[in-house]
Amino acid sequence: MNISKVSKLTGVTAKTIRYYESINLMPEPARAPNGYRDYSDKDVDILKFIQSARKMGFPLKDVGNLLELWQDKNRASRDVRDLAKRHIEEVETRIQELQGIRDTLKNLVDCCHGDDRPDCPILNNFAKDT
Amino acid sequence: MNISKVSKLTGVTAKTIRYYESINLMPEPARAPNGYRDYSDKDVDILKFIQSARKMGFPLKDVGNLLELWQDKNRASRDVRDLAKRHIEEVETRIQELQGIRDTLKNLVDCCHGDDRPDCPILNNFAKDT
DNA sequence: TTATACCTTTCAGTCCACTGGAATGTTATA
DNA sequence: TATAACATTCCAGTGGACTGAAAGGTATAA
Repeated sequence: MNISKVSKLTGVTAKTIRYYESINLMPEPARAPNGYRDYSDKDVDILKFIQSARKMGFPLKDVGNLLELWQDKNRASRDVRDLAKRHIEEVETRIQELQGIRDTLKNLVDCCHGDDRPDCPILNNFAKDT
Repeated sequence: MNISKVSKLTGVTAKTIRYYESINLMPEPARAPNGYRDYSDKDVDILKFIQSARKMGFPLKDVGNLLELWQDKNRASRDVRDLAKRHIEEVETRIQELQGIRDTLKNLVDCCHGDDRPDCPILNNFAKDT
C-alpha cells in the first residue's frame, strides 16, 4: 500500500512517515516498480506502535529503544518496565511543577479584582522581591 | 552595576540577559565609560519580574505583555487577570493530559512482571491495534 | 608584568520534531 | 488529452529559548 494509505490508516502525515524513515526509526519499506514506497501491514503496525508511544509522551529516542525491545525476542521485560518507570517519574515531576504553578496563579487571580482599577496583585507578586 | 553582578543577583546568566535585551524584552541599560553595560536597580527589578513570570511558565511573548502592563500605569487589571486565566487553563489542560498518560503507564507497569521473561504488557499495549 | 577574569560584539549552533517548498515524475479521472 | 492528485528527492526553515565560539578590549590581583 502506498504512503497516503498508511497516512490515513495511522493518522501520521506522509511527510512525517518519510521523516521517521530518514532518522532510521521506521525501516525502509519495499518499493513498487514505479519507485513509490510500498508498505506492508507490519510497517503499519510499527507506525502504530510509534504513535502509541508518542501519545504516551515518549521522545523519539525512547521510542526507538522501545521499538528495538519490541522486536527483540530475547528482550527482558524489565528493560521496558524500567524505561516506563523512569518516564512515569518524569511525568509526575512535571505534573507537580504544573500544579504548583496553577495553584499560585489561581491564588493570584482570586486576589485580583479584575475590574478597571490599575492595581494588580498578579503584577505586584511578579515584581515582589523574592 | 555590571552584568555579572546582575546575573548573580537574579540567577539569570549574562548571556541570557543580553539575549533578553536583543529581543527588546529588557530595555537597553546605561553604559559605563568603558562601554560595559551599567544596570540600575530598576533593571534588576525588571529582570526579576521576567524571572517570576518565566517560573510561572509564561512564554516570553506573554512576559513581554505582562511587562508592558506592569509599566502601564493606566492598565486595567482585567487584562492581566485574563492573561493569567488563559494561562491557568492551558496549565490545567496539560496537567490532565499528563495525568492520563501517567495513569495509563502506571497500569501498564503494574501489569508488567518486570523479570526476565520476554512477554511485556507495555509493548503489547503499544502494539495493540487501537 | 603577567595572568586571569572580566567585558564587548557578531554570528552561528543547539534541541526536538517536524514542516515547507521546489523541481520533477506517475497515475487516475473527466 | 488535459488536469488534478498523487508520488519522489533534497534542502531549508520553523519555533522557543537560549548557548557557544571567535576575536577582541578592560580591569584586578600577585
